[in-house]
Amino acid sequence: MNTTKKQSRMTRQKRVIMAEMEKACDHPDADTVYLRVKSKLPKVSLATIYRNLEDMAGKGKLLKLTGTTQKTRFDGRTDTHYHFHCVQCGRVEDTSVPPLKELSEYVAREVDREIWWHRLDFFGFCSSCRKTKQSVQGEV
Amino acid sequence: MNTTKKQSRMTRQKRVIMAEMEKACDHPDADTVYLRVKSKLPKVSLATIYRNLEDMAGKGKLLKLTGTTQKTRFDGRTDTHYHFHCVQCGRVEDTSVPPLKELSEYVAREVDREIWWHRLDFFGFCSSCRKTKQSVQGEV
DNA sequence: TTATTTGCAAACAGTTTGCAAATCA
DNA sequence: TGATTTGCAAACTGTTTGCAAATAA
Repeated sequence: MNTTKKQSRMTRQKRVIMAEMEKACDHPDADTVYLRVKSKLPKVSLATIYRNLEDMAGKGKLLKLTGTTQKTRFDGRTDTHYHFHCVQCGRVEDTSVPPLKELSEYVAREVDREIWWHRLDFFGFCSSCRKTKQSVQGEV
Repeated sequence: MNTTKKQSRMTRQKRVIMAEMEKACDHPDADTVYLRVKSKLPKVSLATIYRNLEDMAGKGKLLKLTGTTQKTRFDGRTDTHYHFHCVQCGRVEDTSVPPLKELSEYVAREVDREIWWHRLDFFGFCSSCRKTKQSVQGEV
């Protein structure tokens, strides 16, 4: 639970990071952002990049394309199916959503790609956790 | 490029790991599998679990629910949209697939969940890499 | 017999954190 | 001035790897 009201102060680093993210169209990772910011502020540190990106994501200013799970999980079922992840208890459940074959074909045709596989993951509260909700940090 | 023809040898460890994965319905992570196998073979090591799960995934005997990207990436665009990941060059592109709102509602109703967000990722060769394909390891 | 697989520990990669110095308001 | 933010280095977590000993075929 985070009830601390922390106010934000504008810094040179923050300004450059925000500017870089606004013009970036390539979904850069933290290290790439670091390199770009470093070219303008040579003394910036990677930790500052991480701290600021995390912060911006928390404020909804950008999306964090994290792995869907912290740790890799393994699934004995190998046919195409999709998962639901409970953000509170961490449970992963199979859904009954049917394979989105046409969608895959559409994305393939879009700009002449070749799609090998796709994945669809839902996040939220499982039916048992709905009753006992706690805090959640906004993340995608 | 992996042209080595490595043959597989059945071991006690492998047998137990396979059995555990067959009966598991909870998408366990490597550490969880380790604990389960360890209860039958106390001397087993985590590295063996990783090696075998990796191997099984490579043979299509199970699905690896990896994060969608190795590193976290950040996206300045915050409206609901989906991504395509090129397995060769690593590029991440936005797709024009419209938001799957109804699908999310369907999954919510399925067993009375509360869906907060979802993500859909496509993997394959981008249009420029189609022409210069190299090897890819099977992974999901 | 001998190539494969294991257990162990050390290496790795990405990310986070503690802390004193710098800096924004 | 005084709280926030930084840079640095060290810590952490999940995963991989090198190597000698164990083992399946």
